[in-house]
Amino acid sequence: MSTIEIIQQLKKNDIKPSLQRVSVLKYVDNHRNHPTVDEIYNELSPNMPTLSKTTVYNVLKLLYDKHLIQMITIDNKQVHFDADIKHHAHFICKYCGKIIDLDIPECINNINNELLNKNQIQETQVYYKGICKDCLIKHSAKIEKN
Amino acid sequence: MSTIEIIQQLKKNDIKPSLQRVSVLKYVDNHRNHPTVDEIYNELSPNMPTLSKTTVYNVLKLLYDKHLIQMITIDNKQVHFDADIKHHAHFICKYCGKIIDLDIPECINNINNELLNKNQIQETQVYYKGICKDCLIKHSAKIEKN
DNA sequence: GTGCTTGCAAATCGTTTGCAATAGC
DNA sequence: GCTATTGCAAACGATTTGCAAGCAC
Repeated sequence: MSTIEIIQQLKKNDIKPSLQRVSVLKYVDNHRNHPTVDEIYNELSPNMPTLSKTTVYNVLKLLYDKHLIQMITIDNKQVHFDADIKHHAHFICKYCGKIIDLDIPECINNINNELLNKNQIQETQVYYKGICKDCLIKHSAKIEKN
Repeated sequence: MSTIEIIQQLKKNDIKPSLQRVSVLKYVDNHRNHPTVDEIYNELSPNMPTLSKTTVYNVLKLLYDKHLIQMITIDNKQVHFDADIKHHAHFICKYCGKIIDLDIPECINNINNELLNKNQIQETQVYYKGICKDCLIKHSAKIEKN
């Protein structure tokens, strides 16, 4: 999305389009590789010397609360973000940490479960963990051992 | 499971049944409320004064690596564990943090996705986030605002 | 006695918090 | 000027690491 569209997107969701907010959302929107706070901060920082990591945290939380981005907690080291908010699953490689998108099975929202009862679902995350094809080749010896 | 069965379970998976390992697995097996490292440590500690939290971490990692327990990362504050290793989904309440089990839709493993390619899935986690029925009542005013 | 296991203390590091400085209407 | 936003520095807290002591065969 262009800067103009990012600003419109923010306004539509009652978020004042400050320079920092526009920059963060634009970065996440243009980089669909599930960036982390650090990656976003490190990329934006050179062009915005006064930007603080706290602000990146604040903006991301705001965008998440307003449902403009997804928060991906597949990696227990750090949180990843995704501007693609349509339902889809994520696969993480246990070796290299790379996260890739997968289509989500349609049925995932068919929860006719008496346990769900009156509990209200707001968000669904599907995570697959395993070994990506590159690491399967590279680490085949080590993996055999397990 | 009884202590005897826990020991058999460990042996079957080539894990020496030390007192610490038996205690941790037994605790997780008998408490299906998705305990955290801290909960496990705090519960076992009184009866095992020399037990260290490091050991609890070590044992849980070992049990996870040997597929005796699930590691649940639905909560980005701390990791939860589950001795129920059959596929099922988890729901977490954003207000009280309670985690409940849900049946997993059968289809979740039907991933005929060209993106999956040659990547190897070892583990599947389905997480639902929302508001549990108790909190829906308690916090209805606050929730309305959003 | 050799190798595996345990446990203490310290370090690490992602994230949060308190609060002062700043910007926008 | 008042409120929302930003940003620095410090705190926090879950997890990891280094290493020495203990245990088992």
